[in-house]
Amino acid sequence: MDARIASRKGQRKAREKRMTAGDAVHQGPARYGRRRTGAGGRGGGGEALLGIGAAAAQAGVSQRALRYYQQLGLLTPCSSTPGGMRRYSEADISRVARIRQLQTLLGLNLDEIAIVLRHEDRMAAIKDAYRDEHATDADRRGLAAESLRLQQELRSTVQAKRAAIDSFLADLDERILRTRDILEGVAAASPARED
Amino acid sequence: MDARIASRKGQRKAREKRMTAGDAVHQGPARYGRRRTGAGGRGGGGEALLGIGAAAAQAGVSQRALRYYQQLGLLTPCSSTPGGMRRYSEADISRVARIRQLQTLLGLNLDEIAIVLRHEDRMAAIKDAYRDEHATDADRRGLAAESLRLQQELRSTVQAKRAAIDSFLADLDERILRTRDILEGVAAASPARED
DNA sequence: CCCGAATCTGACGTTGACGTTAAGATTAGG
DNA sequence: CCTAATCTTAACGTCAACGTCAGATTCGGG
Repeated sequence: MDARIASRKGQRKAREKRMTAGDAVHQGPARYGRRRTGAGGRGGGGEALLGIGAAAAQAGVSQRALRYYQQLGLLTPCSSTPGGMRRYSEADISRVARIRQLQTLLGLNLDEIAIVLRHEDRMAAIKDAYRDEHATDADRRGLAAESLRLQQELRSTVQAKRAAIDSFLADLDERILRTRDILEGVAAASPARED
Repeated sequence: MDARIASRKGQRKAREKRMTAGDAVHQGPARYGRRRTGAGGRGGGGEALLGIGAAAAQAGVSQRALRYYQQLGLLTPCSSTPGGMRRYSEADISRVARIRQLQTLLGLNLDEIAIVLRHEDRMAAIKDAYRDEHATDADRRGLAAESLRLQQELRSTVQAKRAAIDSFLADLDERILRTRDILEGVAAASPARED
């Protein structure tokens, strides 16, 4: 039972029941005034918002993680009840997915992820307020150009990682071939069943 | 000055002078009886061994890290002086490189890396003691087969990661294209210099 | 043989990313 | 309106992977 090299990382302790969505109790969607949907707000149109429990379950993370992301400014729930309870949209959930992606795939820490997300948000804002805003075209050009630069920078680091993984994979394949050779050599010397 | 998204991770605090090899003082190679070179021992033939300072500098990690790796059983220096000071071979240094690779590329933790390295060592031992050892061919076959299985398992996780990175990259490219479109749109509306 | 540089072994400190209570507030269904 | 379920903030705990002393020991050149 050594089949546990990778593909965990999310099961340190975590008692939190972790139900994958709608398991027993209701806790389901609710509707609330998702204020300030204009400009930079995630949260589509009239979709059902989730409480932190359901959102965490959907996203596959803990409630604590969601609150922590909020503390660091990575993810502000698109709305909240008058009493101060967080309400997450589907867009919020996918944002969590992106955070996890940047974490596990690229190995960025949350501060770095915050930077990346901020720039992505900026681009979205530019796109949204493309003519609404009363900014000059020069402003727009500057912002877009800067975001382009940053995205390309990210792209180059990702590509470097990809190249590294490729060479790693090639190395591994070579090792596997050698192992297979050895195995065949032994098998030839003292043959056993083959499939 | 936002050009710091990735490509650091090794500069938290770290006062340790971090000289890249031969900077001021001597501390260079030394010769000592590298005991037990047979069977599983890294440490080529009559190469010069390094003290922990030089080794750490070469490998680009701290001395503490090297000692820590040893504690966890990831890397035992191929030799040591009668007084108990560690001596590292070039093979040891590349082992450190592999450790870092598994860390940063695949995001494995040191325990998982220990498992991987142990299996790689096992394979090397099998190769070395291919006829020297007085094991039966069945033994050899079993070991090689097991290692093959494990290597293929690792390979599949690596490939999954590669696929994930590829799709990430594709997504990023799409974003970049859209950004470029916006930029061109604005440039058309209010043209500035182009290069 | 001596001395300064390098290294040794503890042992405690740090940092990021949460986990885990605790005690009180909010919500939604009946 | 009541109550169980869900959520809130605040605070402390944890774990990996080292960083950072401190005091003793070892090495190697003169």
